[in-house]
Amino acid sequence: MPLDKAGPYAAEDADVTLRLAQRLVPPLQEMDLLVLYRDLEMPLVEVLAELEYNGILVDPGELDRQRERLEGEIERLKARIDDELYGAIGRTIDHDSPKQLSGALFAKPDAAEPGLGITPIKRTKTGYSTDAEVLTKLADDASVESPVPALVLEYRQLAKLVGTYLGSLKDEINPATGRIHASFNQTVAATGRLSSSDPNLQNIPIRTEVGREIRKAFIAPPGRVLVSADYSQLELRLLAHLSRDPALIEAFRAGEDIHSAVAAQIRGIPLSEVTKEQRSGAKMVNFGIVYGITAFGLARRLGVSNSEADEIITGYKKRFSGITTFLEECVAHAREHGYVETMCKRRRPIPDIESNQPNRRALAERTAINSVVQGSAADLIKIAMVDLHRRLATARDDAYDPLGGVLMLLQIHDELVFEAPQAGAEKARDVIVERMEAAMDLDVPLVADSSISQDWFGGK
DNA sequence: CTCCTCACG
DNA sequence: ACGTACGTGAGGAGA
Repeated sequence: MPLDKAGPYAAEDADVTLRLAQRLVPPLQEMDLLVLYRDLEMPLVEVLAELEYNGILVDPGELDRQRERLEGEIERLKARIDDELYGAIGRTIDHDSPKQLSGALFAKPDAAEPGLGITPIKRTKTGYSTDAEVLTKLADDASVESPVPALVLEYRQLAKLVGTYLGSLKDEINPATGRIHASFNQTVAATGRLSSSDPNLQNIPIRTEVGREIRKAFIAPPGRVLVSADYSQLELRLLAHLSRDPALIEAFRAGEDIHSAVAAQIRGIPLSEVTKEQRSGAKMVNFGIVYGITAFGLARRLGVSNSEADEIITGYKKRFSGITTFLEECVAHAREHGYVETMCKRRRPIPDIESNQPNRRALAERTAINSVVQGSAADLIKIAMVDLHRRLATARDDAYDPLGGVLMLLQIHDELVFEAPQAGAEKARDVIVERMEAAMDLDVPLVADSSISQDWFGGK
């Protein structure tokens, strides 16, 4: 039986895509209508309609069990926060109100609404910030006696998991299919990335242990498995290709760990002598380069001074002079044309590149850099998606085709998740990886890592 | 509705 | 002199 949204909406989306594409309204552009690849033509919107139609199977019992466990923890944390605050300032607060927390932490003890009198660390538009960075600093600061910052950090983490995921996802399960059929939007992100909504399946937790557990609720039906494949260092490989920087290209060709290789280069030491800390610093630099690095931003993340961060950046730019030239070219292109372009000619207007306000112009310059790299990565995985979708359609009912019975379920920017018959999963995985790695012919190898598992947790 | 916060790549 | 690493979506408070 057809799903409410997948049937009629698919045709409507295609029509909207066509009309918008003809007017070339950013962020939707010509390449979104037809992704041209070798002899193949396919509107990406058909692939997305397929993803939305397929959906991913979710175990509501698993969500419930995890929710109940965390709700117990949450109640205990709330009670401890209440106790601590009542003892220290004689009042309690709404645990979900940043404004009230700000008062409780930063107001003077003798104020009408008394607070702990802690010295604020950073401001928001409307007051003092209580975000995770601030609370972590307060929790680590020996001169702050109160356990409240640490408790709120823990409370916020669990409340986020219950509120946004464990409590809400169950309501998104379609009763007819037992699956969540999220939307994958083609016309939202300015860089050309997809986005996901209702619910967003591109931000399911993975970075913390307790959060990652949630992925155990995303499962394959009996006799089937989830196959996940993700590009290794996609944006940095594209940076190497686009910039033609010899050192970065050579590091990728040699199959080196790229963060360690960059650490060795900036410090002029052998790869074997790179420490964990040096690698992690280089990783921050690599991220920073793709985002449009600033000394301030790097300093904040590395916990070093502005001038030390500046020296690191200078060293990087000297060792990787091809990258430096490329970054300058991105900015120059934006100045000359008012927009930048990805590998597949997707344009993003950069109007603020001419701004007289230094901070706006600086943001425009970082945007120019990031849009080329992030947008080209989006181009690349879209090509892989169209290619794979065609193969899946051809193979659909062919039991002898490795992709027979395989469904594409999710795209998470550099990762694709499929559902496949358990029996042929390894062969299906091999074809998927092979096609993803062949999406574009770059000056560096394109590598996709993969996993096969009963649920989305078991993977990476 | 805006703001803040926080989940992901 | 100025505020800062890019791109998203969602939930709760507060207005």
